[in-house]
Order: sequence, then structure tokens, then C-alpha cells
Amino acid sequence: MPGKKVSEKTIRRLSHYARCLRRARVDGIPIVTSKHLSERCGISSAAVRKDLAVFGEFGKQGSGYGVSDLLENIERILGTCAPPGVIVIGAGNIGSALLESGLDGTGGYSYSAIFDNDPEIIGKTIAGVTVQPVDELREVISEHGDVIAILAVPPGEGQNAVNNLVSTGCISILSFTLEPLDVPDGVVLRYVEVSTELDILTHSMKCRDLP
Amino acid sequence: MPGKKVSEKTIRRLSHYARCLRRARVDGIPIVTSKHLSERCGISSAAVRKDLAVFGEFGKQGSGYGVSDLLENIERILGTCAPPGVIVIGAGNIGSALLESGLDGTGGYSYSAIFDNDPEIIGKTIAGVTVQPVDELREVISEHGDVIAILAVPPGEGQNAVNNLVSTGCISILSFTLEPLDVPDGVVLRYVEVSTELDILTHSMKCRDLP
DNA sequence: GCGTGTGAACCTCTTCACAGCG
DNA sequence: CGCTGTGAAGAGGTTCACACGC
Repeated sequence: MPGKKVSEKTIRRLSHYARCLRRARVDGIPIVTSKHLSERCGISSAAVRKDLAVFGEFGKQGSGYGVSDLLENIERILGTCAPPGVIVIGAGNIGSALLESGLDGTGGYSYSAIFDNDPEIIGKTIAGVTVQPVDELREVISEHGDVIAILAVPPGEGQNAVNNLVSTGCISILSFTLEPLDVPDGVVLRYVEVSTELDILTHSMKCRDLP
Repeated sequence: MPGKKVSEKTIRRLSHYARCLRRARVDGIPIVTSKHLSERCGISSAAVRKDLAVFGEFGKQGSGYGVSDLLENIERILGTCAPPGVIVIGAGNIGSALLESGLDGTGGYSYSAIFDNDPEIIGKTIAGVTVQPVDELREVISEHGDVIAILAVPPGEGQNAVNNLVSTGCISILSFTLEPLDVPDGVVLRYVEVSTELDILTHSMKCRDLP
């Protein structure tokens, strides 16, 4: 079943379902319906059923979905039952804040390491993780196996950092930098673009001002 | 022309074009083609032309688009020619990091204020902005006019903060919290979900491991 | 009765291909 | 000739409505 073609939209929604199900589990709710999930995730119940039906028949007709059961299945689909380590490149404001905020409630991720090339910062400990020089990237990755790298470097250093990561075999990168980055085929690069979110919000305000 | 129906996807891409055009402008490039923009933004050139044609005929056939001219038009469409102020709710790790990182290169945004309700933090200055008590939210917003609020509060306090914001008339919110938040109609709420991005990356790694 | 799973209709967005203009 | 602007075709995703099973 590896050759499934599933849209990113569906995967994104699975992530939301998982979050919602974890919440339901701690609340002691044993069974949820597609309507329950749809309301909490802000989508239609038909979409929920379609998303889940892509991967099998997880539901019980007439009642709904078993919370633990569905959560297990979704985590297996996403691969978050054995989540990869997360490393951070750049121990500046954003990098430090990410570590200090932690990844609790995110489905089992945790920060494995953080790197920087400023001698002033190397050796310091942030949220229990010691800042390492970027030179040690390769050995950390090779000993740790698959990781997701979060890029939190200053403007202008993004492409360098990416090249570094790619050369060590890293294939999953989440960038907080604004600059467009090039990666070879097979490497997945995603962006967190606060700037674009602000633009979208600005646009929505402008449209609201002239009805 | 206010009653235009434009998809969010198009608006998001306009934001990317704008960023690309600012870059071209500082590089001294006077004219760009749809192909130029498409390569740097990672989409097809036809899509670029379609996006731009929605709002008028900005291009010169045979040559391309004037950089300054097109940028002005896009900023007028987005509303970023007069960008709203940005306020931050929560002066913890994320909130502080956002202020310290600044909004340079984002098209004119800047942080107007930051709020917290921890007496230990109130009065401190972060990147030149003094932390104010949340009580002062109302007057700051009423004197500042339209603003975008960035939510960077600890887990569990999100809905409270949102209610507070909405009651002061704030209609644009960008949340960094994981919890799903309720807002009344007319208020636009968007999320920055690092957790979901990690899930998507994890999934892509899992799919790559079994070819 | 209730809620899932699913084909079909519907809608939106993307890509193609080309006419038209500088 | 080169590139824009655009109808037409195509692909993808969402909603609808209902049959089936609990």
C-alpha cells in the first residue's frame, strides 16, 4: 500500500484529526462521529469520512469511530507512531524560542539537537539541549537516523544551511526564513511564512472595509 | 471592484510575487516576465499570468511586467501599501522571539505593541517595545486603528485571549497556539501550526522509506 | 434510527495552447 | 519574435445523497 496517492490536504487534515482525537482521549471520550471531528476541525463531515475511507474502513456503522483505534491508525498512516527527531539549525531568537516552548501536545516529537556557528553561543544549554557547532551536524544525523531539520538562521544564510543539511542526508526541512531555497529532488522543504499570513490577513481586512 | 471573489491561493501567491518583486527591485531589475516570477515562486508561468490578469492588465505584451509598477499594484490589492500595525499577545518565548526577529523584509509591517498579564514581565522592553498589561489592550487598539493580533499565549489561554481581542474590535488574528479557537463571523483567524508541518514532513519521510 | 462508506454531481483550480499586441 | 492575456480542456477536491450495516 505504499504507492498510494494521497493529497497533502488530506494529510494535513489527518494531523488535525489526530490532535482532536488526543484531546478526546484525555477527555475520556471513547467514540467520536464524523460530525464531531468535522465541527472541531472546521470542515464538512463528508470530507472527514472521505479522508478516513481512503485508508480503510475504520468506522463502525451506526456508532462512529473508536477514538484510540482511529488515533492509532492515523498515527500509523502519518508515521508519527515512531516520530523522527527534530533538530534546529540556528540558536538565535526563533531557534531558542522553539526549544523553550517545547513540542508537548504535538504527538510525540521532541528536539534532539540544536546547532549554531557562533562561538559565543556554542556550548550554552537551551531547554536542556546543548548548542553544538554546525560541524557536528553530520555525525549527529548519522547516529540519530532520520530527522526533521527546522531552519531558523538569519537572512542570507538559509541556502548555505540547506546545502549543509542536504549533504548530510537530511531530506525533510521546515524553514522559518523568508528566502526561497533550492533543494534537490527527493528533499522535502516546507515554509512557515508569517509574512505571507500577515499579507493574507491584511487583504481580508481591506476587503472588509469596503463592503 | 470590492466585490471580487478571489481565492486565498491567489492572494497567497500575490504575497510571494510581492516578495520576489522587492528582491528584483533592490537588484535593479526593471522588468520581469511571468517565467521569471514562476521560477522563483515555484509555480507555472500560466498561473502567474492568470493570477495577475484577475485584477487588470499589468503587463506589456512582448516584454513583461514593470517591477515597480507591478509591485505597487500588488501592494494596493493586498492592502500592504498601508500595512496595519501588528500587536503580540503573550510575551513568552515565542512572542519575545517574534519581536526580536523583527519584520524586516516583510513589506512594511512593524510591531506596535506587546501585551502580557505577568507582573514580572510587564514594563520590560523587548526590541524597543514595552510590555503592557492586557488591560490596556482596548485603548491601544482604539487609538491605533486596525491591527493584526499575533497570539502567542501558553496552552489553555488562547480562547480567553481571543475573546478579549474580539471584544476590543480586533478582526484579524494569527494564532501560534495549537488549540482550536472560536471566533464570531467576520473575524478572520489563521493558524501557524508547526506541529502539522512536522506531521506532513514525517509522512513524506515514511512514504519515501518504502518505495 | 443512526452514522459510515461511496458513487455522482458539482465546483474550483491548474494547465494547455494560441490569438493578439508591442 | 517574445510574452501577455484568455478561452478551453483537464485534474483535483468537495459536497450531495443514499445504500448498507450496526
